Amino acid sequence: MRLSRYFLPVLKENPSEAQIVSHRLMLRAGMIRQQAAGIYSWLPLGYKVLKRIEQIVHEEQVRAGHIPLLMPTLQPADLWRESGRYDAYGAEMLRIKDRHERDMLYGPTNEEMITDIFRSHVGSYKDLPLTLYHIQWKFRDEVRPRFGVMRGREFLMKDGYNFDIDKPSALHAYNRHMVSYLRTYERMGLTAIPMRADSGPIGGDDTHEFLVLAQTGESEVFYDDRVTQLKLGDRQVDYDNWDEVAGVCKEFTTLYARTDETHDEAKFAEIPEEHRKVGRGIEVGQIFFFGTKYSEPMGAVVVNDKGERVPVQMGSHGIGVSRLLGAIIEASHDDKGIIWPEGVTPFHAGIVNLKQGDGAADAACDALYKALVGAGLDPLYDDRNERAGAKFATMDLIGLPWRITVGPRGLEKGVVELTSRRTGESEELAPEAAVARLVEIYAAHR
RNA sequence: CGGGGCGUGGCGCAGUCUGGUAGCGCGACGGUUUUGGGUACCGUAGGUCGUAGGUUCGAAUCCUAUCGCCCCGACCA
Repeated sequence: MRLSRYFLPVLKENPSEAQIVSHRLMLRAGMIRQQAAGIYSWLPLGYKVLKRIEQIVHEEQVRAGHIPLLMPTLQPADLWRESGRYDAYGAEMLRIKDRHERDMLYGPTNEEMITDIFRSHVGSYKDLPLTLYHIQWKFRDEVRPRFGVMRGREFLMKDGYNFDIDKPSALHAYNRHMVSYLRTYERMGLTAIPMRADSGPIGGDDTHEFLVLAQTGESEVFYDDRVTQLKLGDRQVDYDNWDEVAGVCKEFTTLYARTDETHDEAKFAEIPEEHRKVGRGIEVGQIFFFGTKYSEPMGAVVVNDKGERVPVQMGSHGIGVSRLLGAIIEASHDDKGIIWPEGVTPFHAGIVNLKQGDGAADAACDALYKALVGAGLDPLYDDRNERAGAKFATMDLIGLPWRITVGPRGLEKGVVELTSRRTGESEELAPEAAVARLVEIYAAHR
């Protein structure tokens, strides 16, 4: 994309409504525009990152054997009356009447609807196990939305639901989700720690939240800091191997890590002092096992291999897709702007032409741009007729992890400059070599 | 929902106390200049001062109502 043809309304000054860094930077980088409290338009740059994050979530869900579908945002109230949550949910649920005076609601989550789909089409243990998920907009009418997309009223969420014939199988589904979530967050450049959590209004016996450590987190967290060193890395986990999956979960959940809701001071005190940490975290996902909480009242029954009718065992699993943008920025920025991890960056690299209108510089940038596109990368070429400083400031603000600087001075020596946004380190190299380096870097993030 | 604050060009703000018909910086646009970290200068456009009602010769300014947004708390992905 050429910046002169793009829509990137960056702001030089901080909008007064934004208090925390991710909100400020998203507004300044022209990623979002607030339309009402907790409701945002996603401008091109923000939309691009949102889509990249969504894509990673999809890929990792499919890899774990989960099946995508799409349920509507508006739901009939009757389904929620069946589960008893229509009255239980409270004012956070946005209730609407259609023209026939029927009670509708903008879904805050989809347990009832997925259970309805399941019960009308699945009746036998032979169809299990089954995990269905979707990525859809939700609405929770928060009393006080804040922190930009981190605590919006409308938000994009991946929610998945597993259906299993018995508890051991359902617990494997729980574990499988945990591993797939760990992979998902790692690909986004995040360290998200699974922490035992309270079940909240969704209900259930077993639940973990995934928290990204950040000063601005909404939850206080207590942990052994060795958990932050745990990585899945290149490990290929066989999602059908119950023991292997359970083993990974054990590895990631054995060290103490809890939110204030489940904090146990005695156990915390057993951690060696140099590893005992208290901090704050942003919740970016949660997994629940809840057994027959919905299947029983809603009659989601399957016949098992003995011919008995039993309520199906369920769990639900969520990733806050839109809030992840905020969480990533909170975890990855400096005083100049955002620093996107390679896995989610809106553009792979920025090209800065230091002297727009200079024949050699223009030609070199054009060639570089074509070469990057030809190599399957997605560059942003700042071809505006601006001073170098303005171009650098824009690039730093929007946080592309790599920048190629092209100017007459370097071109005389046959080199361009490749700069890491994260470290600020630059190296001079031939344009073809810069392309090759970027190809290599991004090959590691596929 | 309790407490606090704010609504004035795209963004940040002054003007409100002490009514006299709207201003500054940034940005945008046009030009000159400049060109390796938000260049300098000149010029132009853009605002029924959140909305409605009231007081007044006259309201951004005073009064009433209302809407919206932000912050702290309680709540939450």
